[in-house]
Amino acid sequence: MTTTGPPAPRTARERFREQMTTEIKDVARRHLADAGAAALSLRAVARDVGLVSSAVYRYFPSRDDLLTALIVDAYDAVGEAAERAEAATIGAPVGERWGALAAAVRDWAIGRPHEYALVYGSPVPGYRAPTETVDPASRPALVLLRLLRDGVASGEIADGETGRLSRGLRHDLARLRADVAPGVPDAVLARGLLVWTQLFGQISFELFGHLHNVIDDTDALFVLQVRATTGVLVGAP
Amino acid sequence: MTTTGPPAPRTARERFREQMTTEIKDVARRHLADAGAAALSLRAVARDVGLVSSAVYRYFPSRDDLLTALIVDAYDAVGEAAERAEAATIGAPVGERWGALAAAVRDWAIGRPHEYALVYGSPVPGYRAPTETVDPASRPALVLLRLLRDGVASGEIADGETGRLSRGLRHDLARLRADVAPGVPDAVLARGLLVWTQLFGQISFELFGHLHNVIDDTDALFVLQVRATTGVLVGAP
DNA sequence: TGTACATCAGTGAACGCGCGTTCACTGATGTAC
DNA sequence: TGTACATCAGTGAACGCGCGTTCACTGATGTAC
Repeated sequence: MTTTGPPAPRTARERFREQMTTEIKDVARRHLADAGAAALSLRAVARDVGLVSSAVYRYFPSRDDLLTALIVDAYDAVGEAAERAEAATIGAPVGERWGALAAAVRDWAIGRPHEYALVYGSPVPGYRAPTETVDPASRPALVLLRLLRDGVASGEIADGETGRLSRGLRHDLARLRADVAPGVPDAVLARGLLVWTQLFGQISFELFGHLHNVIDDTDALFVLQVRATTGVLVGAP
Repeated sequence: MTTTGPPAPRTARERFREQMTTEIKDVARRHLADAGAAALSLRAVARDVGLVSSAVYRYFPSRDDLLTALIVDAYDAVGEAAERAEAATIGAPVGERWGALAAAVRDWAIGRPHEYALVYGSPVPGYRAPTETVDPASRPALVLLRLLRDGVASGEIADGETGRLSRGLRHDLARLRADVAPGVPDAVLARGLLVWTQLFGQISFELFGHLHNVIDDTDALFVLQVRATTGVLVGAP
């Protein structure tokens, strides 16, 4: 897919429009915290921006389009954080790189809990994600897959046993490999999925309150768990 | 805490009231699917039950109380499923018991995805969970902790290294052990938390659409991952 | 550089709708004597 | 067994509110000649 964005805005009108779009999204993001995605209200956003409600329709054709923009932005933000963490650790041992990636995702989630909930929490009822959310949604996982590829290539990540796999799962993993993870064997893909879902499970538990009155020092728990998943990832004996 | 429920209902009125309460909750549960918790509407529920909206207030003093009842029921349902799975595997190897527990949780989640989202997805905005949700919420995890205790006692679950822990985390784990997991060492508690968060991360990814177009045979993936987390849990070398 | 026209952001009123909650009431069921 | 009273489920109207979206409009900005 070759998406060449529009050229840099030139006229005052175009610059103004971009600014206004950003401001509307910023206010809407703030509203996510109080009201949640399901109750995100165009009218309330308009009020806070200082516009009459119908004016927002100059920027977003409907409430769902505004929601889509927020979702795309959220995936792009966590994706960029993940990519930066990966880029910053090029050449480091793969375990360290995984730790940096996991920490980047968690830091983003803690910093923007409502955007995390928007994309990794319960789906917004009545909202059908349009196809334009698909590519941004895959950005963070692509970083993990790149790590797997590098680790396998360098020999830092060991192959392993998977036991007998179903036809369907073998096909799923083969497709994943062909599309985005050339050379990464089934066992490594499976372990990658394991640590990836563990990461998001851990973050969700922390942010959604399931560790309340159980674990107070969630930072320390996270460090401990990343140490463990690093072992799983590289296939430590 | 000794909560002795009311004695079995006797009068026709009492039986009728119980039936009506159940029906309201059942309809509300169905509405979760279409509208989501945030948009759950007392009026809509009343309409579907065949009541005028104000009549619902005879059963639930407010919308949030109805929501609380649904949340408590959901935790109780998944807790009961977990307890049943554990009870059905008494005497079996701890790895098998963990597999049964994990499968019970996932089966419940797949069967009632909207109730899963209600309690394990994004928190309902504007809703403050009252204390009466705390006990039901801990039921499923207590089953896991019982498994850890049994596994440690029987020697099936090996101790392990945690590396240096922070004061805070050591305290958290000690409290957990004192309250609900006597005799379970830090390393085992940590591994328990790891597989537990992995389980919910995996279920959330599956139910919330993050495996769409990636893994079709999610059953097979789940089996594979449970095999892996069993190894983590028992501390297989 | 000046002018005519097109584009566009924003306004304010209106549409039809649904929401949670309160209240005075009616009529049926349960209880005490 | 019969009667007087208390309890309770359900009614229907009303409260004040906010929502998404449409539409004809005004006035400012941009474009073509």
